[in-house]
Amino acid sequence: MSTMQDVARRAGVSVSTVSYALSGARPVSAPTKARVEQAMSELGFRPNAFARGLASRRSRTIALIFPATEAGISGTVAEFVSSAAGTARSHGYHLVLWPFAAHEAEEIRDLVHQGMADGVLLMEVCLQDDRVEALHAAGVPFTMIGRTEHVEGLTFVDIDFDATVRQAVAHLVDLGHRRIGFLNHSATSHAAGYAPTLRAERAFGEAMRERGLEAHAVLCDENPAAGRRAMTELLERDPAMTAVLTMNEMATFGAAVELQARGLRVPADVSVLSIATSPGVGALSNPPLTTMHAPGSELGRLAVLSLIHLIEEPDGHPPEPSLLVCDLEPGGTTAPPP
Amino acid sequence: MSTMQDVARRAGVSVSTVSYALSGARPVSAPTKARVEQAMSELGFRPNAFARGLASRRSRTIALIFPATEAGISGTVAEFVSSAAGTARSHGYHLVLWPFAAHEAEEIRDLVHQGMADGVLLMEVCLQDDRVEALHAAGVPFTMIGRTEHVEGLTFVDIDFDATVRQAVAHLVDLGHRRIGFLNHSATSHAAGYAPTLRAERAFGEAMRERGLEAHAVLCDENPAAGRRAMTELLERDPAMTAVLTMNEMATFGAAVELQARGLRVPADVSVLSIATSPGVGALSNPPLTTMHAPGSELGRLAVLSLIHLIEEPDGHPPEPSLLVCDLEPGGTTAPPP
DNA sequence: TTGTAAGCGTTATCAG
DNA sequence: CTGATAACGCTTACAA
Repeated sequence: MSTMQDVARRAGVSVSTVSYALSGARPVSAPTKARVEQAMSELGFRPNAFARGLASRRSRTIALIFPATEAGISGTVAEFVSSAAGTARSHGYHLVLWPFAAHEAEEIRDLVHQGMADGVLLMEVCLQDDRVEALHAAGVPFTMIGRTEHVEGLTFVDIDFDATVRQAVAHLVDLGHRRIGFLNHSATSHAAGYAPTLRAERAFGEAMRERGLEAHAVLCDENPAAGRRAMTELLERDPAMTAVLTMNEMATFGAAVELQARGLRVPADVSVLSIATSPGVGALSNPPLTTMHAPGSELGRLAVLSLIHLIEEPDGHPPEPSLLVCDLEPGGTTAPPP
Repeated sequence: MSTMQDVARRAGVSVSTVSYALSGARPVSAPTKARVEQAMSELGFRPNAFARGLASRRSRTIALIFPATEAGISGTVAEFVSSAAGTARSHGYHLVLWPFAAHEAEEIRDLVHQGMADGVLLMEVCLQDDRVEALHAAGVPFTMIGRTEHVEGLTFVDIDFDATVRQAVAHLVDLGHRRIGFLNHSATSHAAGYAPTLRAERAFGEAMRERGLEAHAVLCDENPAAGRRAMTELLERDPAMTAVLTMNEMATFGAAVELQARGLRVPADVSVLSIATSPGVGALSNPPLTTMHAPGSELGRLAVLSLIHLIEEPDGHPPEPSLLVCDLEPGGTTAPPP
């Protein structure tokens, strides 16, 4: 591996000129620059990332804190990761994945202080989140994916659960439904203060109440068997229910099975609308699910852009938060009630 | 942020002693070590990763090259990533994700030469793979997830497609099936020389031929609609088919729909067995799919361990390759033929 | 427009 | 067992 020394020698200039030719931080005459570039390409020069990081005190790396669960990564998260990594790279950053449990805030701060990352993307944010406090207090630049209850002075990108749920309810009500159930994420996530669970629950209650409709909502673990049970519970709460809104991919399939087992046809007897859904999931059922697709890619892109802004203009005004609505992807599981 | 200088001063020792107390690379007396550790914790000292990397010429980082597609990340890959990141961390390494298209071998080599990673995990390996040649030629330590046609001198972990397909065929034949179809990955992947597609095809042909059975195999894009068409094609090739082996998650659901549409019951009329399947996917259908689960977590762990071996003992004998068989997870879609 | 040189915070090689 | 000190390869004032 050749160093800047080698390049400088070969181009007949000083190391600093090579450095400036590379970074553009001060003007370099065209002919000099050409000689330097020629020397660089002849030698196959690659600036050493550590030397650069040590001298500039910047790593050009962004860390994505993702929940270290055994459950794997949902399609939406995968989209997010892929898009974030691509965006980061196109802006000269690397994206590191740090698998951390929810409570390891100090570890995160330490790694940033070691210089391993210039900033952090924080996933799976809860309404009250220790990590947010810790990172904020430590002065670490970070963007939340999701958001805490109070967001003053914080940067985030998130799904607009309020608008998404409202649109979903509107879609069903427009079709003529009046008796609608909501199948949410798990009680565990609810108890942990996981923001999407709480926000969606709240939004569903409000949207229904505003229309003078009763809101039947149940929590449900993220698997099909739990989905069957939850569907049973919903039908016990209102046997005349004609539509179910779900925000729980795995459980949705179980709910469909339960409907089928009871001789209820989808969508002729009961409509199913799945919100905040990963790409491709709708196509897995027959008829294909009507879904509202979570904007994972867009969130990834926007999260990285705002974090880079935070890193590069620490004194500029903070980036605008982004709230994205899931968009309706028509499928075959919503129809007017019988 | 405090530095080793600060720690040394506070403990009344030299920087080198602090360094050795930390690394254990040379003996340090117990009392000295205690003083150093005390000073470190009092100051909240975190060794700077860049200074360390620059001086030691090691990054303690592993890069995972993953295919930059829009399709997202399958459950198996997610499992792999999560497990690899965890294993890496528990051995003092970081796991970086580098999204690269299949042809960008030079970029990968450059990044490694910049010092961004000590070694590389290469996913989605093809039978003939330029990246493998390039990395090998450049002397970059790497472990393949999957393997090329020739693997002499290379390190890999992979699914044992041969044994997995054989076990799958055996399972069906033991149930009494004689007319079995195989629904493989896409023609695109086949043309690209994607190893699992080719190996599974070959293994299926051999397993059937050995039993004197006819092997009907079709390629199929990774979506349910293509799955329906592929199922149609299989039934045209052999209308009396009683079992289908699939290695294409999305398409499997389409195939099931097509069977249903033709009035064929699963498993009473036709059995379905899905191999190399992501966790949780089986539960999405009703009855739940009988699957052979891809060992994503285990592959991630083994891949990281062998790469670390390669990095840390460059002259030791190369790590044993691992070939793992997918294990059968009984579901409700295989039964004796009618 | 270019060159000089002082760091950046470790590791590792000398001595002692 | 411990201490000095020269790298490591780059960035960035400060000079010219």
